[in-house]
Amino acid sequence: MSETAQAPRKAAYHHGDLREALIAAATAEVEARGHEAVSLSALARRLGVSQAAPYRHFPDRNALLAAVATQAFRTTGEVLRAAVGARPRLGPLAHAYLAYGLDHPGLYALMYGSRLVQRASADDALYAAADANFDLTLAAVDPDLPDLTRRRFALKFWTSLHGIVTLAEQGLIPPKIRQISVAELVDELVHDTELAIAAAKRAKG
Amino acid sequence: MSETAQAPRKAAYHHGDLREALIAAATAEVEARGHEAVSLSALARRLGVSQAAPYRHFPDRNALLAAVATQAFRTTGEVLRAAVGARPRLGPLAHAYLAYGLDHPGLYALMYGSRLVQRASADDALYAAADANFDLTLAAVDPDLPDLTRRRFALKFWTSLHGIVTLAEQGLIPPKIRQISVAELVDELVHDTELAIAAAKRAKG
DNA sequence: GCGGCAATGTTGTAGGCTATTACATCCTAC
DNA sequence: GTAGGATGTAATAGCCTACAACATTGCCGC
Repeated sequence: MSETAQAPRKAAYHHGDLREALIAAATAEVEARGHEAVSLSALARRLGVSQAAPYRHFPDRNALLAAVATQAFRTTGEVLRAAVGARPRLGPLAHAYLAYGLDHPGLYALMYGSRLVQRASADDALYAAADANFDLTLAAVDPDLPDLTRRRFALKFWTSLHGIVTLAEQGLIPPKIRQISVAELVDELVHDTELAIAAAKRAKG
Repeated sequence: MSETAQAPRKAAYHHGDLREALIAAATAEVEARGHEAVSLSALARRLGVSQAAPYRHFPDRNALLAAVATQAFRTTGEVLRAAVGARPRLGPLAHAYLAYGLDHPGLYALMYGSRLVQRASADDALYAAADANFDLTLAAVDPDLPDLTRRRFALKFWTSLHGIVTLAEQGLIPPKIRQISVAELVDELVHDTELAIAAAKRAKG
């Protein structure tokens, strides 16, 4: 009993598992047209249930989007972990992050662009899922550094990477400089960060 | 005649200048509740005109938001120029940028978070206004550097700064590291960038 | 095995929003 | 001083969220 993970076959009432179906359909819509385009009515129609049915599983539209975001944060973590293996390094992590972000602009915008996380004081799962991924970056920074220094480097690295991803996604890397590819930009970020870390180690270590 | 700037008294038809009034009211709403909350109906009510009136001045809701964003890009530019003076340096520019972003989260999200700019292939004014502000960052990077190197530094600097602003705004700087203030983070970014520029100058100059 | 409860789903509806169409009014140019 | 374009209104279609009242169905205790 209680087979830890793998709890999908929760029950098969009228629909089957409307809750999960809604999350899946909403995720698809977010990827295809962005989170602003998600409509509970349209999802209900597509799934062959009445327009009120979704409200049996989510108190409102934002709650469904929060569930989509929570899952997206977890998926992102899994993808990154798979890409960097047991002993993460900044380069592979950064390029995997960039690739994932550019491949999933809708989900990325939902996670970091909508103010869902900010508003979801109630939703611990969402917040935890969002926070957990920072540990990956942390793991990719030299563990010999003093703890605070290490966190500082990880934070600087992640915020910069995030800036690159969001601006690239929106086509806002200024035209005058498009000759520099986004991947190249990430390479430089990795290089600069590694240099700075090496310098910090020499100074303190 | 044609008193260059200061062209508000365009005409006083029925309302007075509904177009500008709409932009102003929409800007206020964006600042107060975010661009998702802007409703043409509500704005019309607040301004005492019929719900159809706004459509005489903007083809649709997005067009109004684009006008708000265009103006916001210009205002941002003015604020930054005023803060850094004739000969901009990275530090003051970065802190002014951070302060403006944190003070105007709604407008910042409209400018860089909504996909308005991306979609507005037609709206040259919006695109130009968005692009123009990059020149400020460029001006703050040592002009002795080769042109491409200079642009590269400016771009790296700006994307990083943007990442810090957006994540800070959403409360997404991970809790485990909140002890590091956002301003301090910007200081480090400035410092690192200046060091890297100095190194580049030694190597090439 | 069965009765009742809780979970799930439906119908109907109130109210808000975008956007369009047909009509009204008003300024401006000629 | 009048024609026409610019601006505003009324009415409406169609979509959406969210709620309430009612219907169905699976499960749990007995």
